[in-house]
Amino acid sequence: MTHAFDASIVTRFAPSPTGQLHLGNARTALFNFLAARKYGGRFILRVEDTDIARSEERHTQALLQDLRWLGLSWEEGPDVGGASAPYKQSERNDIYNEWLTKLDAQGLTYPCYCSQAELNISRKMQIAAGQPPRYLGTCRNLAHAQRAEREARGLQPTIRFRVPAGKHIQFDDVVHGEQKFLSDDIGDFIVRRADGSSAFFFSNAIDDALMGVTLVLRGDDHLTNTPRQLMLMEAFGLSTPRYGHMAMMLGMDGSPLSKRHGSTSLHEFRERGFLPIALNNQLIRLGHSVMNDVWLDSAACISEFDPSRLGRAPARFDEIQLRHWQKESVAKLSAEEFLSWVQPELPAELTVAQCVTFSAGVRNNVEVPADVRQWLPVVFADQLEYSNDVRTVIQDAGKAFFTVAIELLPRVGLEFKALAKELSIATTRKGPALFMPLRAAITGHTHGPELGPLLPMIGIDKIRSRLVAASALASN
RNA sequence: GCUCCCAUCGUCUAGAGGCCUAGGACACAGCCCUCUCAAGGCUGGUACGCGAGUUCGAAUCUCGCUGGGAGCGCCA
Repeated sequence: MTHAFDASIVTRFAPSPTGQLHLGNARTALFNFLAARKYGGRFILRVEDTDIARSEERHTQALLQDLRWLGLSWEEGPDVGGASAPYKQSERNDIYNEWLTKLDAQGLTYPCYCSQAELNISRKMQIAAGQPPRYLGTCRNLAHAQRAEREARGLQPTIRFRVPAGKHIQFDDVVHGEQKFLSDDIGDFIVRRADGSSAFFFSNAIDDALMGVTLVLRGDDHLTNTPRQLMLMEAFGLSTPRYGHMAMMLGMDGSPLSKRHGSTSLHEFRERGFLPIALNNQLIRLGHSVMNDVWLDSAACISEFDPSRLGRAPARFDEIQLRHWQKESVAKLSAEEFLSWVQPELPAELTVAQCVTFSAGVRNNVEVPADVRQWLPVVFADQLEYSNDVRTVIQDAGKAFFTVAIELLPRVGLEFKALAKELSIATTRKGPALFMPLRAAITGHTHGPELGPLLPMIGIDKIRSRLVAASALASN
């Protein structure tokens, strides 16, 4: 099998707006986007909102926003239009009906009057008998009179596709290679629901064909569905896309990623403060391998992506690994980018200069924007609250240590190296024994950003009063 | 039940018969560096699910088994 793609490549992502975008679907979207970009082709966004009951416009909007946030863009879609508009399936019913008529003209469809209750019973009986639960073809060969009788009873029929007998369906899957299925294993399936709306197999397949999609990367839960869609497209004489079925994304326990694993939607990670490029770096390594282990910028994600490097085995999503890419991504931010990233967490009353020095001082101790909150009191609070660790450190250091520091402060000033040196001489302390009590007294933490840049920000008055407070504590 | 898919360190993966006493990254442990945390450097441990076969030689090919997963919906 060869996967020679070029600038004629057209990929798509076709979510249904029934909720927040699942991380697994975000990966599917990303890969289709990357494939299109890599070869200089087009990427289409199509909203599959045929399930009127569960689809909501607000979900569609949120979906588009989250996708753009992730860094994706599309040449065609509901918000940007395109040659194959409309891109919401709820607005394409005329098109589906038109093609359904063509199918009907070939004698490949028939109305089915079976009720859902009847179908459920049939399914259960087949399973009980050890048979694959397939539609038995009850309505396949109804005579005109029989149909008329059912219509007269007011039954609203679904339309089923007449699956040909004894047909072999083959296709070359981009990730799994040659696939072969037998049509006899497939029951006649519904292409139009009783309410007149188009069913997934039908609308999804003909939209891909009509929109000129050449490569479909999707979850391998669709692998055994693909023959149905191929039969439809072949019945129309439409050209079919290549398919690549990717293994699903799992939680750490190996079961499908769900709520009990923690955050599962792209939006949740966005809200928690993860950077889009961090998600890109994590997702591109799940079910797809990149040749080097270094952090990739968005251009590198495109060049590193390769459909032939898609894996076949399911991958577990590990948030710990995402956090690694988050740290890398934060480190890559420029000072300006970092500041505007954390700005929403900073108090409005801070001056621009304060924001600049503060964000620069704490950035190595920030993984998500909300992390700046814990360092705010360190610089700006009038009084510090001590944890038990801090208390212990201060008490162990003893009152004399702080007395000396208080005496040195006015003379030496806020130059940290000089202060540390003088303090070291005066107390004969060095290393952690010198710095830890100082840090504890001045910041109220046993760990945190470097003290050097912190001192000028805190200011000499606050530092003095904090040293006095520590001294008082140590003398107790 | 039937059809299909999958199987390498804890996790993500490299590996397309000899380059593999299986490589990297994350995580973990230890050491170094260091005012702490982080970063960085070094070191360490742990993996080819099992069994047959093909072959001079198998993580890689074949078959079986086991274990996971998906589909068989008027959900997509």
